[in-house]
Amino acid sequence: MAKRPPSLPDSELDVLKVLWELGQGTVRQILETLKAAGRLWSYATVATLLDRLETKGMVTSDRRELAFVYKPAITAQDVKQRRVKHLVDKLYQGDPGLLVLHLLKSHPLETGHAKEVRSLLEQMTAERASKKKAQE
Amino acid sequence: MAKRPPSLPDSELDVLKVLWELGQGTVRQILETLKAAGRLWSYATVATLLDRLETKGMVTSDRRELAFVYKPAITAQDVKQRRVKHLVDKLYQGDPGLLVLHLLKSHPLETGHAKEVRSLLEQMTAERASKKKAQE
DNA sequence: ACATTCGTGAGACATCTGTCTTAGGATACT
DNA sequence: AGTATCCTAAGACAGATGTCTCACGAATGT
Repeated sequence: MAKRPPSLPDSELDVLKVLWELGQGTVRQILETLKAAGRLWSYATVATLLDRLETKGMVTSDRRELAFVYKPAITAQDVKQRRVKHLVDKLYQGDPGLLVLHLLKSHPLETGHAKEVRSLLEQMTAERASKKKAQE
Repeated sequence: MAKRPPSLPDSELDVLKVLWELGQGTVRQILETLKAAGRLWSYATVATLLDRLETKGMVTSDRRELAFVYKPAITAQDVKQRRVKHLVDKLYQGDPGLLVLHLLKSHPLETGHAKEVRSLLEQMTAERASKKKAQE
């Protein structure tokens, strides 16, 4: 079995992102939001993209009103997960650690993030320690 | 002005990766390497991919021998840079720090990497401090 | 010299992406 | 009622991607 996960091209992702942001929306609302963000597409383009997304099961539509109301059917988390995994598999031997290192080397962290990273590290070390202890 | 960088689809990237690994290679050598890695393409497919890569200036070919010898014309670093930037722009508001956080939260680091990360962090803090001092 | 093998060149072709046009029904405006 | 407006349906269409077939010259084996 193992059906390959449906693809999610960048243009469709742009539409999906608006839906995540708004929670839901009609073609026109999405179109306007995108326009405000500098993405100037025709109404039909947005409609097509939504249609394709729905076919893939990534959004659902409520068709009771004249203008259909679309809602996201997958989360941003899911998409991030997928995209990151793909990148890591393709260019970092499947090892997320290598990507982390690459990122830290080329972009210094803001202070806030640095602090957060530090605490995550501590947490990891703690867990590792307790796991080891549990095994004895 | 502002020519968009040529695209680099996944299939072409697979070929390029072999070239980075081998340093250079003929169609057949690349084909064999890919086959060993489970990528079973026809000879023609690999040739086409190399051709497309050359058109985009991402590989060069030495045509003196019967079988052309191809070499990469861009580095893995470049490609990683591009792909990571795209991902960060698309899904992390252009802030690499957010991606780092995502990665650390979903995948604990191996011990070796953790150590390295810690030292990178220290280094960053040090630099920040010296910069601040310099400004006074 | 002849068949076999290996290589490139040219291009086919289905599918996916990005984008839009047009037709015709429903709604709203006057 | 007549017209302007908004919506979906249907599909067009060029360019990108993934993959391969075929033709034909060069090298090799016998």
